[in-house]
Parts: sequence; C-alpha cells; structure tokens
Amino acid sequence: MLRAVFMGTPDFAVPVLQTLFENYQLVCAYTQPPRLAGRGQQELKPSPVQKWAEENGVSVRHPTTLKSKEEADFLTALAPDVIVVCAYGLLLPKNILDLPRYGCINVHASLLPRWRGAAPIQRAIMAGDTQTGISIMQMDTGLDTGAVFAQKIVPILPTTTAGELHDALAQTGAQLLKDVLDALPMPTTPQAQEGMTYAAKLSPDDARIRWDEEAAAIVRRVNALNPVPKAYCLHGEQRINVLQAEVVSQSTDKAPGTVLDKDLTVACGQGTCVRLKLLQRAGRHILPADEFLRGYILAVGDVLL
RNA sequence: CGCGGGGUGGAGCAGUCUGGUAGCUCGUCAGGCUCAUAACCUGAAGGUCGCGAGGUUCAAAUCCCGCCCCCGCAA
Repeated sequence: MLRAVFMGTPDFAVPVLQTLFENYQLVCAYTQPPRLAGRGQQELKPSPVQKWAEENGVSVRHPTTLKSKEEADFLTALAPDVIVVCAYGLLLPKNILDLPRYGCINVHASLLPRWRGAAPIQRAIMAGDTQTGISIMQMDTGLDTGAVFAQKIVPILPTTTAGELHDALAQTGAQLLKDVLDALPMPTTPQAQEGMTYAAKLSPDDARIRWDEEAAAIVRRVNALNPVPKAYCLHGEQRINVLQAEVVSQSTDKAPGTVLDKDLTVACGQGTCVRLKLLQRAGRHILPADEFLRGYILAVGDVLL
C-alpha cells in the first residue's frame, strides 16, 4: 500500500487528508502551526487539518520551515512513497520535492495554468468564469507550475458562491487525487504557456462593492466573497455586508449606489441594477432583505457607498 | 488581556444615556370584505425584557457586579 505524507492547512485540505487516511498508509500530517485566532481573548488555534488529524489519530507536525536539516531527516525517516500537498502554505525545498519515490503531488483548485496561486476559487468567480476545476500536478520549484497528471472540470453557475464552489472542489479534489494515486506511475502533461493567470490573495479592498461596476460584476463579487470575507458597502457610517444579490433586468439613470425601491433594487454602473437579497449589518445576523428592512431603514433614494 | 456591536412575545427592531404599569414593522389565530389574493378592514392570542431566591432603589428592560451565548472588524 502506498505510504503517504500529507501537507495542508485549511478546511479545503481536509477531504484530501481524509481520503489519504482511508485509502492509503498515511504516516504523518504536516500543517501550519497553531496561530492566534478568534476575537476577545486571542487563543492559539490549531488548523482544520491539525484538528481533524488529531481527532483521527494521525500524527501531526507543524514546523515553521521545511528547509532545516532536521525536517529533511525526519521526512527521510518516514520514507514516504509520495507527499501530497494541498493548500499548505509553505514552500517545499528541492531536496524534499525529490525525496519520495513519486515526488510531491499537489491538489490545486483551478484548471491550471489559469489561477495559479492563493485564491483560485474566489478569483474564478469574480472573473466571471463559467467553469473551473481541480488540477493534480507534480510539484516543482515554481508556484503551481508543475506538470499536470489530471484535471477535472467543475461548473460555475451565476448563483454559485465561493463557499459552495469550495466544498464542491474539495470533494472533487479528493476524488481525483485518489484516481491519480491509484494510477501511479502516471504520465504528466506540462502546463500550457498560454492562458496563465495568477489568483492574488484577497485584500480587504477586494471586499468593497464598487457600485459603478455593472450589475453582473457586482453579483460576481458578492458570490466570490460569500461566505468569507463578505462583500460590503457603506450606508452612512453603517457597514452593510451583502451575502446575496441578483441582476435585475431594468435600467436606471440614477447614480450608482442609489436605492431605487423598497425591494432593495440598487443602481449600478452603465444604468444596470441589482437587487440585494441577503444582508447583514455589523454585529448582527445575516438576514433576508425583507427582515433586514424590518429593523433597519434603507429608504428609497438613499445612496450606498 | 487586539477593537467593537448585540441578546426585549414566533421573526426583525425601538425603548436603556435622562429608572416608574413594554412599543413598532411582520408573522400567527379568528372574523369581515373580495371572483380572488401574499391586498385591505376588525379583533385576539403570545413577553420571567439571555442567566444570577446578586447589588442599589419606594420602583430596574433601563443603574452597578458576576456569568453564558451570538455577531462585525482585525488576525
């Protein structure tokens, strides 16, 4: 049976970890060290991968770097046939990439070479892609540049949120990884030179709704940032998160950001309109538009910023 | 000790600063109107105001103390 080491950190990596645990000889899980997280009394919080691993009796290591001789020796002693990496957050030095018989295999949430990097799921939705997917690749020293074993497409609907896509891709990734591992040794295909894009990490600025964008783009932003970090706008001093919105087929000559009616239809760029469906003001729960309006006054004519 | 908002009839909120018989928009139930309705009219039920046989007071949703829970930002 294949002897594997896993390296990953967030929720997205857990299904992959689980697959390795259930189908192969998983000898160790690497993850990012516990970090200060949560509000109030900041507490050291283990990563989702660490949590799952500990609950299932998988030994965990969370070094701050893999470049030390100590880590290299430890990994060598584990003698894995393959190292599976999924959203780990640490660069793997060449000596480790070359250590296992089958090298290091990465599960990436995009159809490479499109969306290499940190936030492929959100960027794909935000860009209006109608499909994305999973790529299983042989890692090399570049950032998501390795040759690809297999890819699987996952569709993106106009209403698909990052949360939904995240879950779908995580499942698909775990499944496709298993297909590849079971087929090893398996040929790879170098990534195409064309069509390469980088999925930059989301910045706080990315979450701000820009009302001068067209309605469709605003909806994509809303979907891409749901459930985290949440697209938002301002009503005076009030921060209002928008969790769901839809394009409305009507036009307006009102300034972008203007509330047009009691159904929360809002003017966007080029005379387009969106209707806000799910909102949340700071400190409050997420609410459907009608309930939101029951306790918060967003009058027709008000302008969102 | 990272910053901050909130827990009030089933839902969402106001009332708390300036203590004094609990309010608003919905929902629910009953009846009416209507060809009909998620529309309209009338009436009704439903609240220990997060918890503490805590403190202050003649009197606490409101002031003070302790605890629990939820959420926004930041990480």
